Amino acid sequence: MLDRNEITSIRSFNRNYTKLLGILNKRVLDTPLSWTEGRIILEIYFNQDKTPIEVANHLNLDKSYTSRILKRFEKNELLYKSPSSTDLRSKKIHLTTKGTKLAQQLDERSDQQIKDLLINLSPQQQQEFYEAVETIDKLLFNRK
Amino acid sequence: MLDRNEITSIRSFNRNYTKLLGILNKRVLDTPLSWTEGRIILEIYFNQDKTPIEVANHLNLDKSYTSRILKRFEKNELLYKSPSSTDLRSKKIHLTTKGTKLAQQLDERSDQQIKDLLINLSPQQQQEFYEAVETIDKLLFNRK
DNA sequence: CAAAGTAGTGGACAAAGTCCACCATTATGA
DNA sequence: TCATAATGGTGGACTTTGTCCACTACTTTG
Repeated sequence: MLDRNEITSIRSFNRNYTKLLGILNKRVLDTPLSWTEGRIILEIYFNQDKTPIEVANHLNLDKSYTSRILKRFEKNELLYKSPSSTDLRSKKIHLTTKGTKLAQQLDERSDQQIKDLLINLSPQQQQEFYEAVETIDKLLFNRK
Repeated sequence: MLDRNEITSIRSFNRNYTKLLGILNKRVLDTPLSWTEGRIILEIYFNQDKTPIEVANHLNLDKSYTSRILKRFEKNELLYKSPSSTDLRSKKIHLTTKGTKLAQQLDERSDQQIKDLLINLSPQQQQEFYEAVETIDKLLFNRK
């Protein structure tokens, strides 16, 4: 078991990382999108043809909230909806060319953001960072 | 330099950890406090006699926002302010007994929260987690 | 086929935070 | 030393982000 000091260190790390993620996530990268809006665009980008409900569920968002954001995106011509062939209640979401471009931008800049974060570290340190991230990811979120 | 896949993994980790911290930080531990309110209470708890501005700066909060929260705390008798002896504009903040108790509760439960998070890991895994956290903390936030 | 459930939307509201203006006081520099 | 700028603290007005509820249209289930 971890002792009190170690727990304190973890809490300190969590505060630091909360702050960092807050900055990273905040106003996302010169785009006019908020963090959640960005997630939605990327979700659709990487997985065309999703329905609003699927998007909401996968990103853990309120369906009403999601609906409003999608509507805004539609108005801004980032996406359009087509009726589902099998369920008349449901719709499929597709990015427009404009939406796709924005998604790509967002994706690239998110990568760049990580690179910028690590820019002052040596290649060895970057590797060390990466491995530590993988360790935590595996331990807490049991990926692969 | 890290390659594209590694960057992608880091971004995935960041999303996961954002979500985790969101849950940890959200409704803080049976107390009636929000995350920010909790931070303010703990900030004062660990560092009595701070001024509102110092609290705001240290936690990166708007001073107006901070002022309002402090006022609420004062009304709820969690703290009181005394005039600074050297600067008539300024005030020092002190927790009341009630405020101190709440801070202690918060502190304990924050520790407990971390323990709960790691409860399913073996002692070795917990140690591994701790070391990974320390690694990242050192690399990104250069603590000692 | 009746009843229950689901996709999607909108209204009303709340929480959290930002931005601006202001007063009182303090610090600065010509 | 005095005008000017800067700072601590507060409040009003507003925005952003999100929650909760209710409702319609359709679909699924027993």
